[in-house]
Amino acid sequence: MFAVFEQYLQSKAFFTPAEIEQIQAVSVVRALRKRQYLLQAGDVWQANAFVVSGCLRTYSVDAKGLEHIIGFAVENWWASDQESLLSGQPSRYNIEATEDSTVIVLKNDDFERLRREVPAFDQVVKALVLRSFMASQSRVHSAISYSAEEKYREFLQKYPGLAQRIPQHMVASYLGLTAETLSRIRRQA
Amino acid sequence: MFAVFEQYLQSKAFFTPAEIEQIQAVSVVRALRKRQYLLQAGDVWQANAFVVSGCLRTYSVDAKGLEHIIGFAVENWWASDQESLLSGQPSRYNIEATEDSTVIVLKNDDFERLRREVPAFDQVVKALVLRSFMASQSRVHSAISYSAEEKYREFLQKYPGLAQRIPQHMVASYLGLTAETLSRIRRQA
DNA sequence: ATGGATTATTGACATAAGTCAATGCGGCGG
DNA sequence: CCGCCGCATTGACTTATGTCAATAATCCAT
Repeated sequence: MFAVFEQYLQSKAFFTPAEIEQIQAVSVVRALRKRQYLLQAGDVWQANAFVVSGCLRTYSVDAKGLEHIIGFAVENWWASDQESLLSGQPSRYNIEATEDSTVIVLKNDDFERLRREVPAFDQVVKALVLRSFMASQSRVHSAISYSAEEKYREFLQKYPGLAQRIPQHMVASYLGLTAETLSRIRRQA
Repeated sequence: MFAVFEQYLQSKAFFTPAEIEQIQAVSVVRALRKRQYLLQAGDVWQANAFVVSGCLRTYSVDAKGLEHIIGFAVENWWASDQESLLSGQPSRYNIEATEDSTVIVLKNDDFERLRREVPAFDQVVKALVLRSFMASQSRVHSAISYSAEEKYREFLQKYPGLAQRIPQHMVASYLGLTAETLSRIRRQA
């Protein structure tokens, strides 16, 4: 399990065996069954999770009980709630496995220490955060500029294969649509 | 002009006089008149801009000629296009002053060197990027979860005063609405 | 001051997307 | 193996938002 994480890290920067060991020492491998929570709204989140296998979704539930998915994380992605992490406030999001998954959890204290003590780790995280920000901005752009159909097309193109392993209604929720609307879009397209 | 930037930096981390000098050495102060571009779509963007005074907007123009504002930047904010910066591709966005403004431009080469050589600078940027990412995620959440009216209310609350110094139709564009819709929302609310 | 641009508002109408309800399919768990 | 639950689809209808066009109000710049 950890080997996958190590390989991910080595593909991004050079780590010495000692550094890898230091990272492994604070890595907690966790198995999640489909529908199991990694984080529940209301809890304070103080960690970062690397997805070894499977898929997670991060979503909120609004006053009407509707779910809104703000992100998916498949193999080699990260899942986290920066909002709760930075603010120390209880999270408004849930993070849940959409299929049986394995993640590596790094508590924030350990994570920050690694950033300080392992330059290559800091470098990887720096790049990660920047790319995440860029991706998020791009999603804002789509959300405010595109029609439902355009958003769906972009999703398919941007995350090939993801639509195949996730229920349609979750894709709809990710795009800010209802399941019915997405179904109708797919019919004609 | 630079003093504002220095004050911003000092408020975020401790900088020695020598470090400040090093930063100042690569800082280019630039005045922008209302409607003047800092970046035009099609150009490659290789810098980061700190807003000393005034206000900038970053927006795209779609096939129908409609503008979509992905961000504003007022005093003590940053304006940039990470997408173009990271990819090296021509930008799809314009960055334009909405009022007479003064910015400090740091070319990306210099910016990255500062991150490497001035730890406090790196620290400030790290925090900035993380907060920007968080803010962007939060905006995604609003965009896919809220009604037009809820988005507008949140905007007013999140950026008090901003709606007063920017034309309504730009607020609408930022929220992904038409000017008419926003006007009608304001009437009843 | 005057005149053109920019901005905001309003009305009538069009359209995209949501809501509600029903149906059917298919897989998972007892 | 059966039954239920989750998932997708469809239809009829509602609602939110967009579109187009006209009118003011305001702001600059000549």
